[in-house]
Amino acid sequence: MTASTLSEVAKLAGVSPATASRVLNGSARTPAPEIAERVRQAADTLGYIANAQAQALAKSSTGLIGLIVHDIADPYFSAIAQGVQAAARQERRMVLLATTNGTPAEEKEAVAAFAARRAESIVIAGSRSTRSEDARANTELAAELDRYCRNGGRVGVVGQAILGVAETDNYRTIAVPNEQLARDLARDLARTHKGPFVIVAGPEGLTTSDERVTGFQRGLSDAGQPAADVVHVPFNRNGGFDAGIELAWRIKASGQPVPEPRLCIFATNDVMAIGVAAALRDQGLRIPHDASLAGFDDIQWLRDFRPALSTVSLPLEEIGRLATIATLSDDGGPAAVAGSVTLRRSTGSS
Amino acid sequence: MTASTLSEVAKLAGVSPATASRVLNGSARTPAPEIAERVRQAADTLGYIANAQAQALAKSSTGLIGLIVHDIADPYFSAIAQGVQAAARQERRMVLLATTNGTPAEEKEAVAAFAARRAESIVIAGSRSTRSEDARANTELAAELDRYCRNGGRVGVVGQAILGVAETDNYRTIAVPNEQLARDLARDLARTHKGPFVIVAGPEGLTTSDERVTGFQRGLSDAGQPAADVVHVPFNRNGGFDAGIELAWRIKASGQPVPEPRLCIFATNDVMAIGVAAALRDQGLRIPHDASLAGFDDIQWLRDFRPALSTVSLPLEEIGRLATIATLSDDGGPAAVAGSVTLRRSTGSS
DNA sequence: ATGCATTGGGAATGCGCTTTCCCACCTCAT
DNA sequence: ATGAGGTGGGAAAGCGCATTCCCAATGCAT
Repeated sequence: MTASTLSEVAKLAGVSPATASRVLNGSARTPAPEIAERVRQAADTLGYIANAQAQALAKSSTGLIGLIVHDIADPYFSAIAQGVQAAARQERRMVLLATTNGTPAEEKEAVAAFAARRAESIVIAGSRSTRSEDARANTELAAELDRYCRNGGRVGVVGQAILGVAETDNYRTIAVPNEQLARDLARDLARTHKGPFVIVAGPEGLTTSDERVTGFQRGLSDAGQPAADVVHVPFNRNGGFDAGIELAWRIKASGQPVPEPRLCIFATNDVMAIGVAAALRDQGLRIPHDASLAGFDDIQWLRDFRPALSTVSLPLEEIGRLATIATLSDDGGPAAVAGSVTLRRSTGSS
Repeated sequence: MTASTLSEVAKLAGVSPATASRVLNGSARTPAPEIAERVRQAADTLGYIANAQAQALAKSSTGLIGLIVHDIADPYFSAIAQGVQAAARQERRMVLLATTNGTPAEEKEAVAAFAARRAESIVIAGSRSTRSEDARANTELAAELDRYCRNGGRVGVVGQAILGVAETDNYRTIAVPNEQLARDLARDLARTHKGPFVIVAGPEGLTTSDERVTGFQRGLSDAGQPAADVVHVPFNRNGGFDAGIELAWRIKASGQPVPEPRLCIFATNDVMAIGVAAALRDQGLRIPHDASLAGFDDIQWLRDFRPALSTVSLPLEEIGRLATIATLSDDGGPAAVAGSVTLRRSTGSS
């Protein structure tokens, strides 16, 4: 990387570096038009591009935003990333990306890396974990974030707060009413489903999934229904698929030819729901004929899936945008986001 | 951002900054164990995190990789991003993300921004455009890239080369045999489909789509079939949907109740194909009963879609990885990637 | 014509770090 | 005991830029 420097430009233009800096990178003081033009010419012929590193060092402000997600290929995260990116562009920042597979240990590493790069703010998306094997890493993550915040960094986290981080102005969380929405969903479903409910959830200790489970159970209870069975599998499509295979078995064993009342399956996110659907289909079961199915998130790419998936709509891109803006502005904008139950054909609606 | 500095650590440890630097950030010279330990202690109590900006300035190497995509929320791009991210992590680099909506003008901006940040390499994904209104921006993009390369930056581009950039060692392109694969697909389809073919393509001038169209036509010709009609729509789900509505009309007008031979639709990417499928379904048509449908890319999230989509599989993540590695290593690793025709139920196969 | 305020360019300093160069000290062979 | 060679820490010079401070030149009022 041997690009030309400011002083080369200055020399060519016959001015001091100070003057060149003033004309090329907006300053309060504006040199004379004629000089400015000469500098610009020089910069142009040399193909000068300011060294952002050096500028950052001098001004101590980098224009960098760090984004941490579990998996950028997951549509849930890529939708959020889209929002972050949009907000960043609007605020003339660049985004630094890190993926962590959801492990707090890697999240901590990412925070440290962002801190080293002096990112002005960090947006963290993806469920927290309360599993005991993650406890230690979680503590370290919290410590790292805490240090980052104390040094003036700002962080916005999507969903749940990270335990152990001092709640300062530098630390915002965009609340996602997982529990409430799952509760709403359960109540809506209970209106038309008397049958047994079962929840296909992520690993125990994955906060997002846990919240949705809790909310759903509460909703069932509100409706006077008994609690649902919960099966825990990996929080992805294949986890859903595996659970689906087992559920298909249960369904087939429970009644012939169509068990009544039909099983109603709630998967704690859409991609798991898709996995469940694929498994049921593989086993010759039809949705919603043989079982009802609902998901959570309302992933855009799944809208053309059939039967159309009942789910809870979340403004994913907006969430990314809000989290980003929250870390950039001082006013406490909306720190929460709204979602809505969206019933479709997979639960026999519409 | 008021983090503690190296010299603060040094002072606390009672050594010179040089020594502190040597122990904290790997150097050829290793200070005495006892001193090293003292420095490490000091760093720890101060919560020292090296300023990567300053390091970059001093060493002139940033450890940054720039990634340019059209739209990070598009599964095609997020799969590639996944690969880039994986390779970057493996090579201990961070990735800087930019989305451009596919416009060369924004791509140019992104390249300039990356150049300013002194990214060591840039990976560009997403179809080129040969549309006349993009000509000017393309030239500017090429100039920007050229300058970047001359300054020692390395770039890897997925798919087609960007015209006007000098082909140096710093500039690699990962070839995707779009044309050949589309040709293979056409030939395979022609084996079972005698019916009229129609291609739902992206805007004219979008190289990726154009290549796939050309290849498909060539394949039809190989099989002794007349050329397919081509309809141009936006290169996304909604473009496909719109085309699908029109095609449904055509199909219904052409015969009752089931037109024979059935129309065979080739959409130049999977998400368009999904749009087509949704439209046909909306219009009461069934796939493959009333028409066959094939896409391109084999997007992971669409595998559970039914009818299963015939398509051309591309190792998207691998492509991202290769493009990244190519910009990092000097040996000319594989500069091309293989794909394969994958026939599924949407064309009546299996 | 003189003094003062104002304008605008340049010199110099520092951002936080790496690295070269220097030097004091020590070891060992003679 | 003396000099060569080696070891390891520190001083200092940048890396490329922003910015403060200084100063010459200019404008204006008196």
